[in-house]
Amino acid sequence: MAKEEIRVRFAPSPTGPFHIGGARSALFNWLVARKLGGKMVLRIEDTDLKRSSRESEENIKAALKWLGMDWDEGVDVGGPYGPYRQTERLDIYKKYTDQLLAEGKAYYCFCTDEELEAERQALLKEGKMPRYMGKCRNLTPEQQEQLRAEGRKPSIRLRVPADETIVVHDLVRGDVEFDSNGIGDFVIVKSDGIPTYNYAVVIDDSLMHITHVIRAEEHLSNTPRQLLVYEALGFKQPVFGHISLILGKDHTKMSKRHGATSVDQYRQLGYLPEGIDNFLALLGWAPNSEQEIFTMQELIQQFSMEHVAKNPAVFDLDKLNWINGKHMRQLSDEDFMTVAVPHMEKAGFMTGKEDTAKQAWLRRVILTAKNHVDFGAQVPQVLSMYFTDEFDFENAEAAAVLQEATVPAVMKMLFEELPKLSPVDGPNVKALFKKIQKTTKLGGKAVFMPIRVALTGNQHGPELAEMVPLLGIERTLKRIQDSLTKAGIKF
RNA sequence: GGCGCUAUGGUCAAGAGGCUAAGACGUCGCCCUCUCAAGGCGAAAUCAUGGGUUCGAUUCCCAUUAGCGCUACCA
Repeated sequence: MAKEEIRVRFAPSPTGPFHIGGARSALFNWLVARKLGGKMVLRIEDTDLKRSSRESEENIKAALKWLGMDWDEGVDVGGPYGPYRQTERLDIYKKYTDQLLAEGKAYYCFCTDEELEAERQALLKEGKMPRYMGKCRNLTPEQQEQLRAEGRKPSIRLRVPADETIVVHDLVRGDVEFDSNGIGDFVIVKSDGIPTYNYAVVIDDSLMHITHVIRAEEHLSNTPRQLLVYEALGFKQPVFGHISLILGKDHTKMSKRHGATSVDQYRQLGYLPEGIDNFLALLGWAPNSEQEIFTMQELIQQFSMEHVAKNPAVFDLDKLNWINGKHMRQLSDEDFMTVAVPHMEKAGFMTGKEDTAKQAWLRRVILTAKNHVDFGAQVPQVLSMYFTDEFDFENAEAAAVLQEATVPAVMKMLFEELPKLSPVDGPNVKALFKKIQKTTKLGGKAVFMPIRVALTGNQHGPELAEMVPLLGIERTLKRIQDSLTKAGIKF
């Protein structure tokens, strides 16, 4: 056989909105698969019956696709090692469980929650590590019968050997050692017959021939447990790679308190999938070059697990915005429109049912936002002045601009000359302003600023030579006149 | 509490015994400019602490501290 095919997997639990951290795990796996010509498997770990939902699974798949990731095997697409949803693999797990039971490597445990909790508290009180002490380890068949007769539903625990050093060979952390004495006999099948994560994950990864398990660091401490299962079942271990966690600004785990944490929230805010991918890739990985902005293709070419950092990374929204803004500016006009329009509609600035002339005008307006936004939801914000003819001065400073003694002369000339302009385009408007400067012998600021404030109520905004043609002479003059009246300026 | 992981500017990070310790975001300044952006240029800012090892430690080892994770019939 030729060299072993690389097989990676992403195995999310469908228990809520798809988290940005999960997206990064998926991305790292996907990049490895695509770079090395391997296979990507998508498996759904839905053994938590209470919290799992089909809706959440759909959400995850939609988010992955939106981010530009696909999978070669898994839910929806199938594959030779399916099914790919854990709750549909129960008979498979049962086979191995029976085997472990028969071999005495696992045993039934009849302890109740209360008993377990009491044991935990007692150990804690003694200052010892709370773990299962093996009460049901050596129950006789008769005792088991009796317990069953009492109506107790047993769980199944793995017999964990004492005094063993378990070594996890990790791609990013090297060898990590654990003492088996720190691990109690843990539950592999819950009393309802559903396997636990640490058990099912081993059987699935093994049966699906996963060669590289790349996942978040929170699973590192669970890996020795899983290794014990590999050993008990006689399965070959995959290569592990535990990537660090993404933290919030206050260095605690990302949560709602840190703002948007789900992929979907970023999608709704109008972030670009390539922006998110780019940002996520740079969280914990650094290229050989000094390149910061990447397309997905470039990420595939340059990505390598060898350059994955060990330390946790803080999610920096400023940097995400910068990266996303870079990608926004690289968009074609067409693509920029596609991103912007939904946000314009949401803001009520357009309906999508405008006539052709209005559509053309909207397009011109929207495209001016390109250099001014980092993500879609900002588009209507920076464009709002095109859609509201009624406004107040933003502050006293802005209002004061119109009280300058030079303002009447500027306005007089503007009202005389602007209507004569033809065509009303950027260069002509610019030329007119130059002319006003010359005639009034005023500096640029003394000419532009009063016009800007009168036109928008604001001291900042797009270039006047850009705004005036877009607003048209009539609206421009009307808005200025209204402001001047409000400010009590006559000329 | 036990075990584990981690520790370079505010943030992402390169660096792998000897370097003026890269680069990016952010911040600040300058240029461009009517303003705000975009773009260009520049500046400030980092090796957690204490012990070793070594001629020499940001780099290797140990401890401390801090952060995080695991310690569930969650994943």
